[in-house]
Amino acid sequence: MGRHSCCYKQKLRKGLWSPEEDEKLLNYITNHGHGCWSSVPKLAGLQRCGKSCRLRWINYLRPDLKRGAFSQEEEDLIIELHAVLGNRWSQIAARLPGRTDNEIKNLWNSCLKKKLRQKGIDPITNKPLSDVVPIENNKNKKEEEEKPPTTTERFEGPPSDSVGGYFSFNYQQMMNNFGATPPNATSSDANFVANNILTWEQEEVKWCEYLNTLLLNNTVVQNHSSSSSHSVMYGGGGGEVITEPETTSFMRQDSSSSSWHHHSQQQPHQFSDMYTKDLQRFSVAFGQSM
DNA sequence: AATTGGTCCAACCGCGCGATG
DNA sequence: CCATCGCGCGGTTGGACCAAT
Repeated sequence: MGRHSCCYKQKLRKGLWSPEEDEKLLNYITNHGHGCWSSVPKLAGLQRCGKSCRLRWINYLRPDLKRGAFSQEEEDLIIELHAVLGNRWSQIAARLPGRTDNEIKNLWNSCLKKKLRQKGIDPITNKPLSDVVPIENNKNKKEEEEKPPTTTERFEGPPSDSVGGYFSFNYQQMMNNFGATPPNATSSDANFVANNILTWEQEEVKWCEYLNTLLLNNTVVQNHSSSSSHSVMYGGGGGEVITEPETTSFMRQDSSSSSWHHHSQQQPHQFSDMYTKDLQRFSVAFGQSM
């Protein structure tokens, strides 16, 4: 179950993609859309499995990809989103236009984890390292390190502690980044979460909708702001070079056959559902501790 | 110059889930 | 209801690159 039948076929190329392969795939999808991925390699004249083609397209060839180093703002946003979402890379990527889940995952594992540790923050729990029980002698250390935190774990700890509760700071930072304050927030201090959690429980549904709107707006703002400084160029190997403004590409809604459009349209709903679940657990966690 | 060790990233793998027959 | 297919996701790996020795 779940395994591609094409994976069993022989004579399929693996490993790094050549420029010629990229060009074939790019030309095919540009002209026809990907349709059914399993048929793409055959139709495009590639000795690859459909899965490999899909991955190459999503992670490298998509015209709306933003190439190059992550900005400080993007890194901050990833850290903040990871505090809320955990290792849901696709959900995080959905909030960062032009970035892939793979890219973000790699950045997190190679760079952001270290940065957080250097700042004295445990990247798993988002709490200060001093608060994390030493696990040197714990035989389950590896498990502990690698186990993604549950939402309640991420949210646990005294929310009113502006020093010890990284999340409370983090959340405030996130809301600042979103350019808005929550419905009932009257102050901007780090006690916001503790002061408002009961209200949140009462207005959970509305709050989820509100958050979703915020996030959507944030995405649009990011798209808009990035459009002035970025355009995506692809082609290569002497082939034609196509430039397309990112915003145009990302926001375009008229292509039913393009996966990234389809994906971007699906995300808000998924994100809302997921957020609803997280917030429910969030409320329960604080409800029990208060 | 050769070797070693660490880092980073592209790509692969395995699994879960929804759609379909 | 069940089996199969196709897609998407997160975890893992292999190898290129670079700095230190």
